[in-house]
Amino acid sequence: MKLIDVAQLAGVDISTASRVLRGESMQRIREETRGRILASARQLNYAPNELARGLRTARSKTFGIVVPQLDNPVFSTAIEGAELSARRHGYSLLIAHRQSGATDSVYRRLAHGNRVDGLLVASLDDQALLKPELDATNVPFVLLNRKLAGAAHCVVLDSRAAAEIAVDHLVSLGHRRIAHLAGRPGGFNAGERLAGYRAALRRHGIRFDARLVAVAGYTAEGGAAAMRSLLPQRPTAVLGATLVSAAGAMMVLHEARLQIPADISVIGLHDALVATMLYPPLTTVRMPTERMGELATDLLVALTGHQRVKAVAPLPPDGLVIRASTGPVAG
Amino acid sequence: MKLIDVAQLAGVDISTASRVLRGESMQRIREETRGRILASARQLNYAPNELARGLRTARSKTFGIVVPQLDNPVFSTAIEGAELSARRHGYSLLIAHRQSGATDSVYRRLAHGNRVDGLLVASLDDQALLKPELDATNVPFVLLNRKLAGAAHCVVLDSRAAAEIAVDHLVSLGHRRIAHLAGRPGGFNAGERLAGYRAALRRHGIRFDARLVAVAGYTAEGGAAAMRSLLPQRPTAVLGATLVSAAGAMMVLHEARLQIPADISVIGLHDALVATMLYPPLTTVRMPTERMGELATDLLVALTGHQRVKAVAPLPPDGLVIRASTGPVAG
DNA sequence: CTGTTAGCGCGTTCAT
DNA sequence: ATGAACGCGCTAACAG
Repeated sequence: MKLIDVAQLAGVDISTASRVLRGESMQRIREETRGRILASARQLNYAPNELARGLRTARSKTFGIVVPQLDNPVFSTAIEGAELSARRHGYSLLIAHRQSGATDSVYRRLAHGNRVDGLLVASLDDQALLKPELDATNVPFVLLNRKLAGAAHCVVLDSRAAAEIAVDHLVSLGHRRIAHLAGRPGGFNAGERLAGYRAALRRHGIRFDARLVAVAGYTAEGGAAAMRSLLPQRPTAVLGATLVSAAGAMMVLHEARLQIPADISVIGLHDALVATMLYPPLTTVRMPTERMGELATDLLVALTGHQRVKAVAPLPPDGLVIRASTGPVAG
Repeated sequence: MKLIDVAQLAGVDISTASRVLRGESMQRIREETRGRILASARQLNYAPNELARGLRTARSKTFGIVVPQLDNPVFSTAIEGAELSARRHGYSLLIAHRQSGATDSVYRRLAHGNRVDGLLVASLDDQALLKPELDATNVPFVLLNRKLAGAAHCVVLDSRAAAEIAVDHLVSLGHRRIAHLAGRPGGFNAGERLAGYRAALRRHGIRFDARLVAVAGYTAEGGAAAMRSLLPQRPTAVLGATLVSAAGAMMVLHEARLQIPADISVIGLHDALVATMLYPPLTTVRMPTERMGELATDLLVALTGHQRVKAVAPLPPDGLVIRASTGPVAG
């Protein structure tokens, strides 16, 4: 069913039908005709051809979203948020995950041919490479949880605050020898988390001890190795930069026959289903990842409309989710 | 840059340019003009406007994919596979996740307005409701890991075989009192897994004992509760229908101070990152979920081209991933 | 308040 | 082997 069918059934011109169906210039159409057109449209189960509309208006009403991996709760919930906002604004979401070793850029492929009006980008890549690639697409873009030098718009989580909340919680339980499983050195979020850890320690009058920090990266094995290297320092609590590193640490603690949390407390950043699957269930700091996707999309809509947009501040954590992996310090 | 720009630069008509750029009727264009057009296109960095092309050909070259949840490795890897195949066939992927309580159907929203040429559907909903909803979209569709009565095309994993492989492994380790944490009764996959469990027992001459089966559903709490109810039966091994139920069971075993696998072995179906995060790392049967997404998309491409397609057989498991949660029976 | 008209960029006859 | 012309379905000037 197309516009002309609706128009014929209602006995009007297709331009009139177009106007009322778009809900534009409400005042300039007689209420009676308006009702007739709406009724015809409903009767015929009319839906505008989005391709024709897009061709005419030069706006596809779809955004592309690029994520490095799908099986990561941070990205998957961000996508859910993005989809929510997109739907609210009448946009669809084209998805792509970054394949390593692609000859042409994902961004190029997605943005070419007027398929998308904008791009949501969550990349783990080197930022230096990213900027020119994205600029080449000629569509506005918003970065998810990454900072990018230049005028790029970003929506980021306040990882620093999250680390502080985690340390505060541990300190409130009496811990003072708190180890940190850090992320990739030089990474934006890893740096923020380390900074938050240090800031919180300082605030509580605890001296920073570099021997209590080990790089764990983003795998369970990395977390395990880091934890093993930290054991001789006898920390009473551990802050994992991610859930995987915290989980890896817990394996080592179990192997060492240490009781969690009786002998040592564990806390991780970000909350996800897997936190409830660990033994004991992991205390975490929940982050508004879905809201991040939502806000990024709102921002992109504004950019697409050439509105003036203000930078959005880092999103504060949703708060502590206390489970069984943290408890009072022994002694 | 549009077709007319390329044509002008090459000094030919736009129809000629269109022909060579689509790579159609190779024989009927002089090699020299052909080269000129290709060169011009490259020089201008030309990409066809997909909206115009779609309008003209009445095919958007995009598929919609609907999943109930994104933060589930089964679906997220299926999406990755689907994207792979889609890209290979020149298609894009529009994503939607099922929101509960939506007024209009996701399928309708996605399929309306010629936005997609077909639908990939992974639904947890009642199958009875699903069929008419999907038929109303008037686009071909393929179901992911679900059977649907009627002529619908489905790509499913062989869950029954997976359960058999798991039981075979446990039996080979000497286990005979094998408990099963089952899925939702009546569910397609839950039924298959239970059937595989029973078939394998029978094959090994082990009598089926209904007291060793408990419904765990699809949460860690459910798995924990089921395991707790099973403990009095003193199983030496447990087969979880999913990773979450296996994880829930492991929590209960830890609380009961049982050693895994010394006192009791645990195995789960499906493999994912989380299996490596548990303590001890979980032995699983790996399933080809990515391949499932790929095949489903291949099938959809064929359907879109009105090709005759044959039903695809259930996808056999990728095999056993032996980790530390299974071991020889005590004794 | 409503109808007429002219494209958006492309693919596709039909001519030549 | 190539060009001219039409229309996919819709929106947006401009008329009236």
